[in-house]
Amino acid sequence: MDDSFLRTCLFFTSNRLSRAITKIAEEQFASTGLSPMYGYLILLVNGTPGITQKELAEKLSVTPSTLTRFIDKLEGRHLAERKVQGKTVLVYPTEKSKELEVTIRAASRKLKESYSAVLGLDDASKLSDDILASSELLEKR
Amino acid sequence: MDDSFLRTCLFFTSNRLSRAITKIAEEQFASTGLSPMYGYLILLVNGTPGITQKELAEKLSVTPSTLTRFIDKLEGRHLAERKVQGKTVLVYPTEKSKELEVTIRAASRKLKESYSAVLGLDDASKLSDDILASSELLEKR
DNA sequence: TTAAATTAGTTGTACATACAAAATAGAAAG
DNA sequence: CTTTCTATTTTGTATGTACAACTAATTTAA
Repeated sequence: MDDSFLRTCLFFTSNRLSRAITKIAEEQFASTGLSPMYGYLILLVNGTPGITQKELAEKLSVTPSTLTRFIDKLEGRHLAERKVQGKTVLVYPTEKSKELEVTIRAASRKLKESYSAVLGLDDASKLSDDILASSELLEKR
Repeated sequence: MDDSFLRTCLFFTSNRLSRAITKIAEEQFASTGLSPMYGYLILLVNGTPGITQKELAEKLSVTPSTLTRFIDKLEGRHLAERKVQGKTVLVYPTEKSKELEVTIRAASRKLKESYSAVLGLDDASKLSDDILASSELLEKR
């Protein structure tokens, strides 16, 4: 039978890659006690104290509602603080999130090493570039 | 601040692409009344009547438990039938799923046209190839 | 020929994420 | 000013997906 779509359809291949890399990322981030997405979110907040949720959602390419949920979780674990300012919400690091930063950066490094070891440094970085460019085009569309 | 990981980390970029392409795919599959994954699953079952759940899970690169859920849904909508045979389950098409096939194939074609129009035919197909190759490597690892 | 190991599938539970609708605040227009 | 419009966030709800633990069937080995 013709199941070539499994290999040629971008919907398929990119979801597959996404599941594969997420699995690796979760392994490498286990030491942080966070899933990778939350780890990166903390880096963003730590690096830009007072950033708005809207900006965070844009940077991470997730919807505002998803971002609300993310911050809810971080706040619940004292890894971020909200300060309401009119209709926007400013997000700040906490002591705890600042302490975690080193561990997160280490995990992030391990993650990159881990997939680069499999794909090759150059190929991995080229792939990521290509994917980024395509994402941007498809989001704009 | 240094937020370059948003652009250089494969975990990030590939999840982003995955969300973007999934959104497009959902639009194009709206006419089928199914989400894209279920559409492709039906094509697979229709094309291989009696395929086992294990084989389906492997082809789609999802876990067996996920596949159980998928088939539950299809069966609930009379778009697939299970036949238990010892410890394995064989999955068969139904009248309804066979009728839907034309619509699904059309959606699948529209999807490919749609992202190829944005990325360019050659680039899109090359990207998908590269992504596939990397997925395979990362899954094996 | 029974006991142990392996394999296929299911179930409970959890998490990331989205969309649509509601709440709230601020800005613009009358 | 007050009404209307717009922007930001939140909430309710739904979906896709995974893992771990379980059940049931088959195979292997004693």
